[in-house]
Amino acid sequence: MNFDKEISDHYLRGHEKYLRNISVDCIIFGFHDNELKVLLLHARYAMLWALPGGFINKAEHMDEAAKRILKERTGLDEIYMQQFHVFSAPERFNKKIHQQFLKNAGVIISESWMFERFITVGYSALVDFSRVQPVADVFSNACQWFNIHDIPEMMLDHRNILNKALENLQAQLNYHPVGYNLLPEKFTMPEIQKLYETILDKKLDRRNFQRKILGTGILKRLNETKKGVAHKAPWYYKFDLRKYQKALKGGMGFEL
Amino acid sequence: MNFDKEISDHYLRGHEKYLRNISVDCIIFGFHDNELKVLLLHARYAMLWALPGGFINKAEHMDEAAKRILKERTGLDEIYMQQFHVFSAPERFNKKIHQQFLKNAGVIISESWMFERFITVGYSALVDFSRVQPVADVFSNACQWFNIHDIPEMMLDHRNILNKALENLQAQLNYHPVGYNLLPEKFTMPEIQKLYETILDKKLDRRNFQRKILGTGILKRLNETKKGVAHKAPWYYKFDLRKYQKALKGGMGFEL
DNA sequence: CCAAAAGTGTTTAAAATACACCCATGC
DNA sequence: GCATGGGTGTATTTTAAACACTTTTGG
Repeated sequence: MNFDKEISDHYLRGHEKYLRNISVDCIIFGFHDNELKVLLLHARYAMLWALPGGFINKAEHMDEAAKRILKERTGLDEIYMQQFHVFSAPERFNKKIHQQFLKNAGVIISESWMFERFITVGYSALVDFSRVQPVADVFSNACQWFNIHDIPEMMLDHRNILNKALENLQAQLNYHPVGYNLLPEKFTMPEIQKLYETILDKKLDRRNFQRKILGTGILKRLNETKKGVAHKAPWYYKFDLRKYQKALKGGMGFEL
Repeated sequence: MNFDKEISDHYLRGHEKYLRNISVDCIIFGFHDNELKVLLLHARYAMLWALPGGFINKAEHMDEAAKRILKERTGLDEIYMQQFHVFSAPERFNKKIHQQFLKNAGVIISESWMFERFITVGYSALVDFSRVQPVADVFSNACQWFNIHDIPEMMLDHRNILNKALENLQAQLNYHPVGYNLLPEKFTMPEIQKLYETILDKKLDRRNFQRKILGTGILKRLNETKKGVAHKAPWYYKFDLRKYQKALKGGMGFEL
């Protein structure tokens, strides 16, 4: 299907495929070089950045829609995602941007389900930066990572959604395990600590952190240390997947 | 507007007024006789109980829709409500029930936005049982309170939504103040403790509870004690509205 | 004056925090 | 051999939980 056809099809017949007035936006966090990053799309012509989002197929669970969107933008599968809030301000739509977009795409459409207001459900995910191949969608001309401290101007209320996702991530750090999919298969204690420090944006005590994270039981120490470091070699750890999954559902309760 | 007209109008033209594929369901908790109650509607003909729900006007914030629904069922205004989860299973609709309902109402409709699947956002509220005048909606023939431990069979996934609301309420008890709108203007320490015990469904130590609840600063002691009790008279307290509202937003963090 | 229930502590246990010392490695 | 950063253990503070004694009131 060529570009124009795909666009006009989406605007004219998307409502036959998707639920109306409701969308999903994903806040995809990544971790790299000890920095927390977010994956954003650059909306064509609008000249603004946007969260990767999409719509819900008529016979699809919303959680599946979020995972599908994640997969489309990153190629990643089997990632834990979580809805964190619904955004429903009546002014959260912008017909002008759509018309500008269509005009530039050379498509003339006067009526569309896409011009209506959308309520959006925010989903957040934590992924392994290095395994991601960012892919833009048809509405975008770029898809790239941004440092959490250096976010560009964003569409509509997307900045607000992002802030809420970050707050939510920080708050949940005490109750949900974090790191699987985000750290390499085997990692050292300082590495996982850096991850926590980056998300929380504060320093943690090395010794107390180790005691607590080991206390949750989600880590298994390997019989192997890191090589080639100019100091005492740290142990490698990996996640105990059984306990990790269990903690994801039931929570684990510790304070940092 | 007569009954038939109202029904057929809703089924045939509701989509001109409301957003499609999305609804709001309210879990309205009340407190009475030291029991936690929930307000339910009895769906005509379906012979099942349902959560009070509704739809979102095209130009209305979803939070406003939830408050409007609460007001319609209870007459109450100015109640703190909170979204807690979105329910989006593709099978959460039941065309047959609608057709049964319409048949019994003597209305013939073959196509309607109401026959489609709905994603619903759960909102919870805590209200003063004694100030509520339960009012059924056009789809229901009863509206009444049920003890949380004695819930009847419910439509679709409504029981699941209710359970999630209760879990959420219990979990939030440590971070959000509870009681305004729920207790009389002035109340005693044992009364507010009973409220917490009822929601959490467990006994709390009288002395530790008092220390913690006073520690949050949301209560002000009045210069007045309860009269006519055959033992030492407890003080009356009331909420410090300024601090209460502040704690609603920012959380307060104490453990019970 | 006694039972019932509230007010006001204190004692004890647990958990979070801060901190100190030793160990291994590369330069 | 020393600077760097990791491993382990302990003292201190803070917070939560358990518990005891006194006070007030109606009958």
